[in-house]
Amino acid sequence: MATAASNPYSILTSTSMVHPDASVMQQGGSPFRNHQKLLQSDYLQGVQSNGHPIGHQWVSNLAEGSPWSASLEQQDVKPGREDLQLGAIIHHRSTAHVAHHSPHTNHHAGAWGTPASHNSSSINIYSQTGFSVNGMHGGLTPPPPSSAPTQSLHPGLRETPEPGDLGAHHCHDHSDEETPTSDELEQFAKQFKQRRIKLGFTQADVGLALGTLYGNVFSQTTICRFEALQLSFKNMCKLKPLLNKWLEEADSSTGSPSSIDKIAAQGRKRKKRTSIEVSVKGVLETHFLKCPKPAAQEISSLADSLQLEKEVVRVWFCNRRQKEKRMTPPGEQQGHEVYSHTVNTDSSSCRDL
DNA sequence: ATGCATGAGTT
DNA sequence: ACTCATGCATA
Repeated sequence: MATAASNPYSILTSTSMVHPDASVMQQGGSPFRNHQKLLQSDYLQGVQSNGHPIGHQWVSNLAEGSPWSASLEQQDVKPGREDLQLGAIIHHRSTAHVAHHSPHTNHHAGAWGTPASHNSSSINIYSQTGFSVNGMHGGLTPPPPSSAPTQSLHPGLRETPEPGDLGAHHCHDHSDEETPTSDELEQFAKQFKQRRIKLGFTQADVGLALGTLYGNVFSQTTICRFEALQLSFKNMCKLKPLLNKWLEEADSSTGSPSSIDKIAAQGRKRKKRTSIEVSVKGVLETHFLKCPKPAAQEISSLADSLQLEKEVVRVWFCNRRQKEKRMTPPGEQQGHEVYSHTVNTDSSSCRDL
């Protein structure tokens, strides 16, 4: 574990950014063949606006060592530098209206459908983070596109297991993105990737462009996951309209020098990524199959026996669970089939170890 | 392309 | 303490 705790983040008003032009290799062939038409009824939780929560720093310990000491918490530090974050303006142009209604018929019961019944009723997207008010975006900022009438509002999907529901009531406002089906998303993602590559953009470029164009910046990771359908259904639905717009923009203006501005990166101290050994992962995996939702105490003992911090184990389980909920379930990555899906949805039956 | 991490919002 | 959306750092 080469824990080189080095985080050279400059929080200063550096308008420049580190563009880790990681060579994003985009292989041109990603057969999305699988798809579990999932639809989680418990969607719609809180669509958080993607703002970059700024203002939190990890205690910087120059030396390595786990800042996560299981028995101590440190949280002083904080060099004299206050957060000199730019005034964050939050535009709220959210039109909170929900249109729940599930136009598609692809629910699938079974695997990881997790039929829960929650529902909420407010979607609020599009609110963005800080832009320097005083700092006019140097003119790169594309004119606030009024071209788009009413931003697409993705209806929060919600399972409406109502049998006799025929188009009787349709209090939908009007034309706008309907909730796409899994197939459509798959289709779109595929097409998106292809176009993107053809136009010569990297995933990172797109993520950045979305920021300068619509105020929502995304990372290469997110774009990548979108293309690979590794996001939750809901998440996919949310991103689609945005990426769709970018696509239109992109290929309509072939050759226009789109310079990308960058809003300073916030300084954020992250805990060094701990790499779990494969053998250990195996153990965790085994436990997960037995009980995807271990109680706090089980986590403790497990962590203890594995020589890992409890927090690490807890997070591992969280991430593992999330993975299970993606559109592209773990295991069946485009390549080979997998037939061992023992998704234990039962979380109340795992106690005693 | 992914693994571990963070944080807001829920439960 | 969990879920979800996201992303830094890394393989």
